[in-house]
Amino acid sequence: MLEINERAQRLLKKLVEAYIRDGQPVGSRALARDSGLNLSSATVRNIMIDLEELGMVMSPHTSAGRIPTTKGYRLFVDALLKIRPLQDQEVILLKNQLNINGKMEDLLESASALLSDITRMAGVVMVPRRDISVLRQIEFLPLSDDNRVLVIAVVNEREVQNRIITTARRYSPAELQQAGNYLTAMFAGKDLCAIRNTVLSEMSAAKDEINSVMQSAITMAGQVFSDAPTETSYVLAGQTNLMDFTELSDLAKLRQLFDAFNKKNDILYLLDQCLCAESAQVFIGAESDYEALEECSVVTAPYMIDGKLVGVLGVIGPTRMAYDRVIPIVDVTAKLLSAALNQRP
Amino acid sequence: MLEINERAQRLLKKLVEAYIRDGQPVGSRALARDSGLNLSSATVRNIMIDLEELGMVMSPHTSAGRIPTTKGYRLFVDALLKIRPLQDQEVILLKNQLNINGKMEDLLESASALLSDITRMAGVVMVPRRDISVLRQIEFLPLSDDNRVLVIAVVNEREVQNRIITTARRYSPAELQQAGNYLTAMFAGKDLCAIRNTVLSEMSAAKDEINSVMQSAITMAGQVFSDAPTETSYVLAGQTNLMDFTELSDLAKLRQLFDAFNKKNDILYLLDQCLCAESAQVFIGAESDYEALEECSVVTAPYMIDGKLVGVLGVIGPTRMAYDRVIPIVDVTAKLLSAALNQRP
DNA sequence: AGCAGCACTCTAACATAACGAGTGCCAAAA
DNA sequence: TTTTGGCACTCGTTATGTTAGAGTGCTGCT
Repeated sequence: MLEINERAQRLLKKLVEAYIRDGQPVGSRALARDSGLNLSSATVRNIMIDLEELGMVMSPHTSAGRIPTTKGYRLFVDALLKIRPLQDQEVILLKNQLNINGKMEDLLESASALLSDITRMAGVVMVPRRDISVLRQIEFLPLSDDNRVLVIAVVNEREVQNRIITTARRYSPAELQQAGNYLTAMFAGKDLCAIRNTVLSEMSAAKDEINSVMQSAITMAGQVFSDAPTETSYVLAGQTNLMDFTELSDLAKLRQLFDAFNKKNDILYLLDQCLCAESAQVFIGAESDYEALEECSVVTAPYMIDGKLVGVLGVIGPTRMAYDRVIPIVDVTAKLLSAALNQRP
Repeated sequence: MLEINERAQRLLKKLVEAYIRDGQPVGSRALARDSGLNLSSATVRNIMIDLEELGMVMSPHTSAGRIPTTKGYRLFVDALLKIRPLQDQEVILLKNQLNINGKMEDLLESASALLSDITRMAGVVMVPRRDISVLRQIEFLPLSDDNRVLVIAVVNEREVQNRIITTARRYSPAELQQAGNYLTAMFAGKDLCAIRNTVLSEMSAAKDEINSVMQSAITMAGQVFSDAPTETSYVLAGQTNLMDFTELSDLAKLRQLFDAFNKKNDILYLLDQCLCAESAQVFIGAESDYEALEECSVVTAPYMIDGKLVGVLGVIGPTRMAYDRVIPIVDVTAKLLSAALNQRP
């Protein structure tokens, strides 16, 4: 008897849809009426008991209707949900709202804002992973005062990273330029992680084989790439949208959630996990194992640069969200962002 | 009769202190007991009526005690409050928590976190005003591909700004270096605002008087400084701390406040106003005329670079805050930040 | 298996009452 | 004139009861 047959699935689907729509426990009568199956409420009740034993639904108290559990949502999303792809028209609308021009950071922010605006939930866009960044060019620039040198690294065509290092002695502009050329020739096209390893081994080995300027160059590169922070982060938008949902109206819960947004590492870890999947993914409620996300679902999709998955974007909202709408939106936004990142200015 | 004599002031002081301590309307009996003046509750009641007519206090409903109004807080802060300066020991504690090393942005974040941690409210640090920034050095760097040039401007010894511009034709590295030297010689030591104006007039006038590279340099500088965003912004920390205060437990109000934090411009405008004052300043409740800040007070103090006021930091919390503690904390933190910013690394 | 019917449970909404803190005001005391 | 004790009154809080309605679980009939 305890199987989820066609009929039970259909009822579960209707139940989840109704709950997502109205936000209130769904009773057997309403369900029987709307199911399309010609069943009486009593029969529906019997099926509900089965579904409850299977852990798909629960009732908040004796004389209330049923609401889906995490497991119920999971089945719904994986098997029952029919996502309707966006209309071309809607895609164009999204496209227009994405700020293509300008720096990468602006682009990410724009994508995040787009997600949050259109879903009325929180949008999140992970900054592309650094260890997949490719060095294009590196330059050393003398600063007017003492032994400080400004190092500029151009990465991925778009990004510029700079930092100031202090050197052992003062270098002439010519020396610095030579060092820059040397390193650029040596490392251009490689990813920063590989460079770091090469530089470190290079430094310990064969100290005296190369001439002094090159040696200095290596040493300086060591300073640049060694403790380089793994600055993976994300851009968040519309977190205040979450304050409008009644299921998050508990201030303590809400604070926990916002603190998680600020601390970043938990959310980041979650996003990082989504980086391997090729398409949209959904985390429902407590599945993510973070207390702060207990009442929330996260819908993510990865985006690409040069054909490689380098980041993830998504939407965070209450478990009770319109998955059929949100999933395609996230999916399309990821594709749009990929397109924007790959087109050279 | 309607004057605020010594005695009335003392009572108001006690009332505000009690309300800040307990967060509940203060009744005449308690006030009479704690005032130190040997008065009956009836007398206190009469005085309260006077204070109410003067707009210093109000009662939330008929049979409740009195709470201070904005005007009452104002008098309290301006005339009645005795701020006790921090102990040397406490100052050292603060100093140790400030992250002196690292980039300026880290320093500002550290100061903001410090403020929010120690006051358990929201800390805010304005990024130094750009128009007071002084150019040290400017360099042009060729990028490997087409006609794009990377411009690096070193500002205020610490900061590095960079942007990529697209040029009309391709320049050789030598040309670019020459252009950089020319502009550095011309503008080093001037503030960015002045530079912008000079460049713009220079561009329109005397197009043909100078040689072509210099002319190009001017044109490029025009690109760099023209639409340069007035990127005044701030670093916020601990906004979730505000969720613990019962007076902000109304979700709609809280959302308004958080939205204001995100939009930034209102808060920024407020902070900007504080830039002229030399020492700590307090905005109480609706004084700032922003609906979102209705229930909040803002305590600010300016900080300096090279003896000039360039930014403001502060604390945002509920109107009912321990001003005697917060004001000196903000004051000292501003001084510590000034010191950290001025000491050359 | 499916269904009607019924007793039961629980919540939400509303009414009612008791309590207590605190006020406003007045007349008496200082 | 100022201060004070006293007293009636107001209002929010809390506890308690009542009712209506929605929904369930179960039983026995088809």
